[in-house]
Amino acid sequence: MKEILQQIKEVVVEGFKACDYDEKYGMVSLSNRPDLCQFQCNGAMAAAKEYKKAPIAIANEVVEKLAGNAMFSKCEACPPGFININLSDEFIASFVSGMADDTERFGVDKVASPKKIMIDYGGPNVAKPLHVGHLRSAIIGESIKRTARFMGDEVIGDVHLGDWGLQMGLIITELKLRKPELVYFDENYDGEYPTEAPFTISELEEIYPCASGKSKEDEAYKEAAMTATYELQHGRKGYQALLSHILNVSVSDLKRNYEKLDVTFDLWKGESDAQPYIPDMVQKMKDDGFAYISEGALVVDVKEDTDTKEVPPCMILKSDGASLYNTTDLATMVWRMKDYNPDSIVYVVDKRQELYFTQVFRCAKKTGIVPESTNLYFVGFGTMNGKDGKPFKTRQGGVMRLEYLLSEVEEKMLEKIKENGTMNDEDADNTAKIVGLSAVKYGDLSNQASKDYIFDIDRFTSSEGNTGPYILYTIVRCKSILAKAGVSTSDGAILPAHSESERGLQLELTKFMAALNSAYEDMAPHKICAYIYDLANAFNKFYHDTKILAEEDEAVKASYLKLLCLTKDVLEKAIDLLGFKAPERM
RNA sequence: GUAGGCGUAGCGUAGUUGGAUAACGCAUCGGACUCCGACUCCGAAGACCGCCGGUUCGAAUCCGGCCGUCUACACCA
Repeated sequence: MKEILQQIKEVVVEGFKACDYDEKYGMVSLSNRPDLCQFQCNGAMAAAKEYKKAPIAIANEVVEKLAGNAMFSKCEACPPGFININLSDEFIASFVSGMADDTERFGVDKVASPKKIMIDYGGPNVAKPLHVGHLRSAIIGESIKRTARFMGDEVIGDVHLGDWGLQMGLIITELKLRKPELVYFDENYDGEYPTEAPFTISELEEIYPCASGKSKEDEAYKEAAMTATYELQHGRKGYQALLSHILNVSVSDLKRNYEKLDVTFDLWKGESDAQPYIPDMVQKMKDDGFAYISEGALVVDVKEDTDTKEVPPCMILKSDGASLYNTTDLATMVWRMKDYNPDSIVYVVDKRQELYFTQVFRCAKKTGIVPESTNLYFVGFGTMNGKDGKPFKTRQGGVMRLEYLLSEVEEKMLEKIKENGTMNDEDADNTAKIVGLSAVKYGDLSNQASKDYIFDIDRFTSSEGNTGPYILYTIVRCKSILAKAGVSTSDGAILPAHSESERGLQLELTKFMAALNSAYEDMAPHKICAYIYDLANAFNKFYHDTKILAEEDEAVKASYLKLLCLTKDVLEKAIDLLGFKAPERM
């Protein structure tokens, strides 16, 4: 369906053209004075300059041409030159009916030319548990992915595991110390390696910090780890077998944790997958004359004339010839282009890495790893802070594991359910999980991604105010009424509004596609949150002063139910795009 | 030091392609309803939109300067 704002604009543009004014002045926007009108056009004031006329005179002329259009119930000029517009109830109702009849997309068209997008979010390290630092990337990335997919793009999510580098050498070294008898350490061993991993996930999680700690104090230990890393990376069989055990054990644990967050990836590639592409890539950069030695390291200049700040060169190889993060990220682009050839690659990463990604992006474009036609986007997000405004920590001051954070929130929700409800324990548990996740995700996504925000568990889990539970509560309320009415979907049309609050609700529903489009274009999930909060409010006003089930006129009641159904469906679609769902009951 | 982000009621946040009276929530106070599920609704109070200046019919929004704060600034990822 054509967006409602677009439809209005087309009519208003005709008005401007009919008076011989440029059509660019026919821009229509949502009213910022809802008490005066629903939509407004400010073009007359802008046009006043060009045509050297009083703005109000222009507005009056245009309004005269628009008079009598069945789409409007009001269209008037207001000093100094606003054109205020209200839609007729019939038009709104027919538009909303059209949305309701499209039970899959609610009138939202797919984009005209779908793109292939790779989105890189997650970035967990193997052998290390997910912590709160991984939360935002996962939540924001998942929502951007779902939204783009709904809009018709082909989206490939890649977790981009941190599975390369010294950390693996550390684990191997520590393991060798503890279990030197394992065949993996026997260089003369020539047979098959066991399929069973010689450790569990919890052992692994304990081994890494232990090894990391030792390496900081013990030079020899660190040396051993670096040697192990080197040997691993240069094909030592036993170590590679260990690496795949570490990967298997760790990845299945990571999957379990991401599942709790309702976050799924299409690809579980890691830094190690990029390594084979490095030698050729580096050689080509040298051959093409982009890479040169500076202070011993191999670098590519990425300065541009328009820079207002110093942009250091992008380092490709360290002075000892070893590769580094940049190298891996660039090589990752190599296989992404080779295997998938996406139209754009989106990185959902902590905003502190912005300069680093500027360097990498420029280097990729300059050296031709990524063609001009492929867009590279950096979606930087801010820090999640505690109530004190400083980065979120446990009470002990350490980094909080994601699992613990989630269960703390779930517990909080469970308390509330037990206080009020008559649910059995199992249902209560499940509901607490669902509602708890909504609290965490909505709390995060309702802020602009690029800003820091304060994680306030009491506020996020409250069912009042702009929170996930409030949205869910509204959905559950809709479901409950529909269940009592014994309908899930209803035929017939939505009638023109019978009250101020119903008009408000219908009007709010018409804004769905505009909200989605703008969230999609800006990769800004918080715009979806803002929209559904407004929608939930509009619904609750309607709910408060309308007796739906007691309505005696059957046609009106059917219309109410259909409106209710649409509201519920739109809300559920929206939260699905945000990455959570509603329970049947709360 | 250089560059960038941020600064909006007590608190947490929208709004930043310039538009009418700066929006919302929490907390506070006062009502309505207590009926379709932890509620919902209506209202009050609360803001020199960090400060100063500029651009214009009009600035939270654009420009310049200052203050505060966070962050980044080549061999860590």
